Order: sequence, then structure tokens, then C-alpha cells
Amino acid sequence: MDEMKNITIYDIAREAGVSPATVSRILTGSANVRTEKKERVEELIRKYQFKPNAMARALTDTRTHFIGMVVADVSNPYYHSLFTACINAASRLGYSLLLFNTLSNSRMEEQAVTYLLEHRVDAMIISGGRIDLAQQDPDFLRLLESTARKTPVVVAGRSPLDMIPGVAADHERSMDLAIRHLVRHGHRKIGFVYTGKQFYGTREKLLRFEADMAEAGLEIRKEWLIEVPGYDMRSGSIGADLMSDMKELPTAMLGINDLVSVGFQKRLAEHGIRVPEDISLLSFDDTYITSMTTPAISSVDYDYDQFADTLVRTAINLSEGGPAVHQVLITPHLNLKESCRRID
Amino acid sequence: MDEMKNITIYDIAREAGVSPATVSRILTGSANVRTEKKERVEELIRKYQFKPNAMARALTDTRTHFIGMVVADVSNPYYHSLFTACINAASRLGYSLLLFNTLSNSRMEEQAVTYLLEHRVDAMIISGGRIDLAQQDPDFLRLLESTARKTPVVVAGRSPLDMIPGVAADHERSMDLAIRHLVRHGHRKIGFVYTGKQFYGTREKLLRFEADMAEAGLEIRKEWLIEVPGYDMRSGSIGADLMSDMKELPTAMLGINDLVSVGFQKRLAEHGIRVPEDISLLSFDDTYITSMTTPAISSVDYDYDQFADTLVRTAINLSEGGPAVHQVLITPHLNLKESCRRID
DNA sequence: GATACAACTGAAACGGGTTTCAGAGGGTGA
DNA sequence: TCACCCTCTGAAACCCGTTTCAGTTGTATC
Repeated sequence: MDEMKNITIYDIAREAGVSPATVSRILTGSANVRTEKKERVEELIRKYQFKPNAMARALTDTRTHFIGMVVADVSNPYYHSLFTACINAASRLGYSLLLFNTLSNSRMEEQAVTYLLEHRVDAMIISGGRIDLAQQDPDFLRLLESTARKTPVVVAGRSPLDMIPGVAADHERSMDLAIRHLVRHGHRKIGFVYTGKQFYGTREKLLRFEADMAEAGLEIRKEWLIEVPGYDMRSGSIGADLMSDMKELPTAMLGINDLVSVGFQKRLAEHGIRVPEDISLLSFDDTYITSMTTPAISSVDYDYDQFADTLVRTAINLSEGGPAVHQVLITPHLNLKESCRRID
Repeated sequence: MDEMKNITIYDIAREAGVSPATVSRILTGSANVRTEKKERVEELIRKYQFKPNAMARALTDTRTHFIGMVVADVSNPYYHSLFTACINAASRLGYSLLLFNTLSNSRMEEQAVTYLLEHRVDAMIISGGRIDLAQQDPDFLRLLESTARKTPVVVAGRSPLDMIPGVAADHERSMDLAIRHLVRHGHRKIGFVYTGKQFYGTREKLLRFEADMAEAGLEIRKEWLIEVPGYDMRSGSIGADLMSDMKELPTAMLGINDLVSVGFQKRLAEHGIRVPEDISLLSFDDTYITSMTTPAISSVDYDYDQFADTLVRTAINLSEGGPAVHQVLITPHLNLKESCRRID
């Protein structure tokens, strides 16, 4: 079907009666070429729809203009929002993203990193999976460290190593925003559905939750601190089931992330508990799914475009030998929708 | 920070006292090498964590093991489900996906295709954007045709050209499933929120809707055929607003896709129209967002894993010179949830 | 010990670009 | 007219692997 072999600058050069070097100069614009020859060559390029082989280019350039991205779960709305924004940011800057899905599996994490190193990506962005663990896995640290020695690595999250920059959501300010909002709107009975403390983000939010509650002079009711197994909708349902048995409900609940909050709210409805009439709900991450529910869920937002832009720029800077900032925090904003109400 | 230059097979060869060819043979396993030398080389590979340069490899291999994918909108749940499944399918088969987001912009479509050709992807998958138009844009056809002459192209959707295979959802059977289900459950007053007929999928569904309704002996009420501007949630809201003014409601509505259905249902609720008590709702595409609403929306599902697998396999087959199937249709399934009820 | 093979191995070419280096041609000022 | 400089240009080297081709070495057979 397509048996014609790929044409090369040599073919163009021969037909135009110039040297391959001249064709290359025209392609890259790296030096002046007499207009007459230039036009002859450009004509041929158009005629054959010649496209220079990017692999061959990458061989000499030392830059591939690839950025690798390793993500725990591409189908999760949080990562989806993040890498979607990264694709756009990279594309604006003339880079393309090589995306890997590890499903939080260590073997796949290693495979992805190996693949990216082999492809000489200019830098890589790693998010989720073992990065998020509060207790760092030494094997993983070794992998990160040896990778970073070859290729710049940026972590989307808290960086576990001095040599690696991290760009993370500011969990503490997020919690401050959430609690302050609820307190200002009259809430004094506040609960929290969260996942296991093995996750760094959860641990940080939980500690701050306790601090903020204390500062506001509010009591924390053990019963309203609900630990669920994961970051998914099902975990939210589990939380709601526990809640339905309680004698007294809090007036407001926090959900550790949007998927949990959505599952939580949906199951609450099935138990006849209405949001926000019976209970206000405030979530974290503000992915697009929060505007799909009824009521839409108020959530703490991280401005994914800015988040991604910071990630990608940090990665590119580093790959150009620029200075490394150790940890950047993304400022959160409260995106109020319909799931919180004022208590009188 | 990382000033050590990349090591190559030449470095390894020198230190091991063998030729680069031998190192290459060990790397690829393409020929036997005396055990003693092999061990010496492998030891050095481990010591330096040597990773062969994939770009250099691709230069001789003629295969890059890249598949390009051009998508209209990566943040849309439909494309998200599709390319997520493609990433996984490609990864299982030893390929990686180069993903491009065109935002349905023709210039970006062309840029993406150019980029992919330059990178000598083994094949590319194109979905959304101008592909979906019923009235094909001749410029786009030319682009497709000249691309396909160089690199195998598979269309996720209806193929507009004989030379290009397409893998598409079977819109007609989807509509059959939907109508049959509603009719069996006693519905006789059925409406449809859909987007402009310039889109192929919409046109196909609409024609089949009319045929199916006629076959079931049901009358189509003009008022209940609601044309909205796009495939997004806002369009769904617009549809619901129109509906709220009607004297008589249908007992069931179809939504052209999940985003429209979600927006539709959400706004209906704001108008005090309940799903499924007042009106049943059935959607198309069955992306994950349909299980996030209350009630969860029943939707016609395309089994994205199978869809993606077919796409990726077709692409790879083609790139290996395999035979081309012109058009494959993906069989739909009805995924019943909570948004439809029986009418007595 | 000679012969026939099989198993290994290295030199060199190749893939498709970019870049360096040196030379050629043209223009300028003295 | 000569010296000098600037602009173009091609040959060749390079990037880093793979593959072909032509040995070389080792082993089994007679």
C-alpha cells in the first residue's frame, strides 16, 4: 500500500543539486542559504511532503522535546485534570508528553521510568503511586535518585528527596480555607471522611484539620472522623453508610477528594440524608465531576492549568540546566457551588 | 548536576574489551555470545545502569513502537475513556501512545499529524474533530489521504475514505437497544435531546430514532425533539429549560451523549422535574460520569476496552502490512442504572 | 591429523539528520 | 590591483545503535 520508502534530505539534496548540509540548513534555518537554492529546495520539500525524521534529529540534538509523565491512574479525575493540563502546557512550549499509566504498580512504575530513560526524554514528571506514601519506600527512593542523576525529575506532590523538586497542592492552606469557610457560616459540628494515613496528603490534611478545629475552639467528635479504604466512590459510599447509623449528624462534612465526596453524597441521598439541607459537604481537588452532581459539590480547587504550567516549566528549566527550586506549593482556592449552606 | 554524558555501547564495549557489535547482540539477544563475555558486559550494563538510546534504535529498526493518537478534546469523558483504554491496550502490546489534543481546531489537527509523521509513528489513530462531520471537509480529506499514504491511519469513527479503516460505535444498534428497552417498559411518549445534524453520529442516531419509532407504531412529537448546540453539559441545561415550559412531558427522553444527559438531568431537577419519577432518561456512551449522578443514568455502553483494543490492533496490523478491514462496528450494550422506570 | 561445520566475533556500513571545518566566490577599501 | 572580510557551500565527522559480511576459533567426524 505504502511501499515508497521514506525520502530523506539526501534525496532532496540530490534532486536539488545541493549538499545534504544545505538542505539541513534550510530546514533548521540555522544559516543563510542563497535564495535561489532555498526556493528550489523548498519546492521539492513541498512536492514530496518531506518531513525530517525526528528520531535522527534527536540523535544529535541531545534534546528530544519529549517530557515523560508517570501517573498512577489516568482514569482518575484528579490525574486526568492534571495530565490534561500538562499536555496542553507542554504543547504550548513545543514539547510533547509521553504518558504512562502505572495503576500504582511498582513494576509498572519501574518499566515506565526505564522506557522514558531509554527514550531520552528531556525531563520527567512523576505523580501518584509510591510518591504519595508518607512512609517512603526505600526501593522507590533509590529508583528516583538514580533516575534523577540521569534525567531531571519533577514530582507532582511532595518531593521525598533534596535533589528533586516537587510541585504540590498546599494541603494545609486547603484545609484552612475549608474550615474557615465552614466556621464563618456557622458550622460547629464538623466531620471528615478520609483515607488511610499512609498517604501523605491525607496525613497532612488530617493534622491540619485537628489544628484548625482546635484553633476555632471546636471539639472533634471521633465518630465523625471516618476512615475509609481508598480514594474512590465506593469508599465514599462506605462512609455514608457509617454515617446513616449515627444518632447525631454533624452539620458539615469534609471529603478527602472528589470521588469520595461524590460517592458519599450519592449514598447519603439513598439514606434520605440531603445535601446541603441536612448536612453540608465540602470536598478537595475540585475536579470537573463536582459540577455534575446535584447539588454540585463545593470543593477546594488547585487551578490545574497553573499547577501543570509550573510542573512543565520546572521540568523544562531543569532540563536546560536551570536552578532547582526544592518545593513549590500551589495556592488553593475555594470553589463554592451548591453543597454548603449557612447554619443559623 | 548531571554532567556525566550518556554512556553508549561503545563505552561498554571498550571497558569490556569487546566490539560494539557484540554489546548490541547481547542487548537485543539477536545472536549467541560466549557466556564469559556476555557476563562481563552485563555486569558493566548493570554497573552503569546503561540504557540503550531508543532514538538510535528507531533509526535502524524502521519501527518506533509509537502509536500516535489525535483526539478532539482530552478532557471530554468520552475521549478520555477511549484514549485511556488505548494507552492500556498499546502498553500491553509493547507500544506507547503519543497523544495530541486538537480542541477541534483544524490548525492543531494538522500540527499534530505533522508531528506524528516526523516522529515516524508506526500508525496513528484519529478521532473526533472534523472526522465526525457528516459533510466531509475536502481539505481534511486531502490531509487524511496524504497522511495515510505514508503511515497507516485508523479512524475512531466512521471512515470517510476507502483507503482508511474505521472503528466506530454502532449508532444504529445503539438506538435500537434504547428504543426497544423503553417500549418494552411501557413508554410511548419518547423524546430526544440531540446536537446539530452536522455531526455524523447524531444524524445516524436521529434517522434510526425515526425509523424505530415508526416501527414501534409510535408518534414523534416535534416538540420533544430538542436540538441543542453542542455535546456539553450546558447544552443539556438548555434542553431542560426548553422542556420545563412544555404543557405535556414525554415519559422518556434520550440524551445524545452523557455530558448532555448529565446537564439535562441536573437542570430538570432544578425545575422540579424528577428522574425517573416524572421522566425516564436514557443516554449514549456510558462513560464513568453516568454513575456519579443521582440517579445514576442508564446509558448505552461501547465497552471501551474492546473498542480501544480493536483500534490499537487494527493500527498495529496495518503497520505490519496486514490486510485492511474497511469498517468495524463496536457492538453496544445497554447498561441499566437508575434513570429509567417502567410505565404502567 | 585433516576436513567440515558450527559458533563467535569484529570491522565497516548504514539509518537520517546536524555541525564543524575549510575552501570558494564576491565585495570593499586602500 | 591587492589584501581582507563576509557570505555560502560541500565534505566529512558525528550522534548511537543494528546488521551484514567476512573471517577466526573451536569442535565433531573420519
